Amino acid sequence: MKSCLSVDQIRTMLRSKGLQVTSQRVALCRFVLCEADHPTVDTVKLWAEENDVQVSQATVYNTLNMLVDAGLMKVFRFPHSDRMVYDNNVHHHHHLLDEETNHILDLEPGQVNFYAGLSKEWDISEVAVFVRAKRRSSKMDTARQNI
Amino acid sequence: MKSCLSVDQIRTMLRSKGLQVTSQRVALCRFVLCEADHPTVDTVKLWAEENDVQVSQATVYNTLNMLVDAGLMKVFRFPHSDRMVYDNNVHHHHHLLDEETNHILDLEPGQVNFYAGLSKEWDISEVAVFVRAKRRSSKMDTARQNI
DNA sequence: TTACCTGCAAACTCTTTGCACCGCA
DNA sequence: TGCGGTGCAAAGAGTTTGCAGGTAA
Repeated sequence: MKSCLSVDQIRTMLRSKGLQVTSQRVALCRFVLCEADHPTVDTVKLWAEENDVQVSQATVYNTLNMLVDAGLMKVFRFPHSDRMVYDNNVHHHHHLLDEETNHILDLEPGQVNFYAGLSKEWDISEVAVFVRAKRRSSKMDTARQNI
Repeated sequence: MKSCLSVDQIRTMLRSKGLQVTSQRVALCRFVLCEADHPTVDTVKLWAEENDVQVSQATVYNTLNMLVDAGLMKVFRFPHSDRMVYDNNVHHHHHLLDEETNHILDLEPGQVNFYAGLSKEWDISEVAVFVRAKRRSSKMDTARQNI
C-alpha cells in the first residue's frame, strides 16, 4: 500500500495526465490510490457513502477506468470472483487469495520463481500466478511446491 | 483432447453418475467431452445450431454445469475474458492463451515449475498459472523466465 | 464560455431461475 | 404414469452508455 497522497499531490497527478480535477475524482483517488486494498466498485461506492462523498456508481466506474487508462491503476479479473478488482500496484506482480478473509495480497515477482517447459516457439508475453492459501502459523520461511 | 466417446459410452457415463439420459445431453456431451476445446456456452450453442441439435441456451448452461457438478468437466474464469470457459481436462493443470488465435492450451503441471517464497504461515491450497504467449518458430526447447 | 464531468436511468452482456410442457424410464 | 429435463422468457448481477444539467479552467 502506498503512503497517502495529499489533495494537492492528487490534483497535480491528475493534471499531469491531462485529466480534469473534480471533487469526486480527488476524493476517489485519495481512497483508491492510498487507502484501499484491491477495491472493487462496490468497495469504493460503499466507502463514498460512509464518508459523505457524493458520487454515483457510474462515476465510480468511469473514474476507476480512467485511472487504469492513465496507468495509475491496474484492473484484474480473478478466478474466485466475477467482479473487476482494481489495484494501485501498477508494477508486474502476482496475487495470493487469503481463503479465510477473501483478501488479496500482492506477491512480488521475486517471491515467485517460475519455469515453464514450453517449446521455444512460444514467446511468453505475460505470466499471471494466482495462489489460494490459508494462514496457519507465524514462522517465517519459504515453501517449495510443485504445481 | 480426449479420444471421442461413442453414444453408448456417453449414455453409460451419464447413468453411472445418476443423470438422466436425454438426446440433448448425449449430443452436447459428445461435443464438449470430446470435440470441443475449452468451449464457452456460446461455442456450444453455435455448434448445436450448425449441427441441427435443437437445444436452448438455458439447457446448454444447465448441462455444462451438471457436467461440472458431476466431475466430468471443470469451469474456469480467465483474466482475458468475462465468459465461463469449460474444460474436459479435469486434472490439475494450467493454461496458456495463444494471443493470436485466442485459443487456450492446457499446460500440464510438469511443464510448470513454481517456487513461492512465502512465509510458512501460508498453507497453499491451489496455484493457477495463466500464460499469455505468441508463437514464433517451431524449434522445440525449454525456456526459463523469471516472472 | 466551453469543454467535459456527473448523476441518473436505461441498455447490455452473461448467467440463473420459474414454470408449463414434454420425454425418458 | 411420474419424475425430472427442456424451452422460453424473465429475472439478476455486473458493467457500460446516453443524455441533460452542472462544474472546472
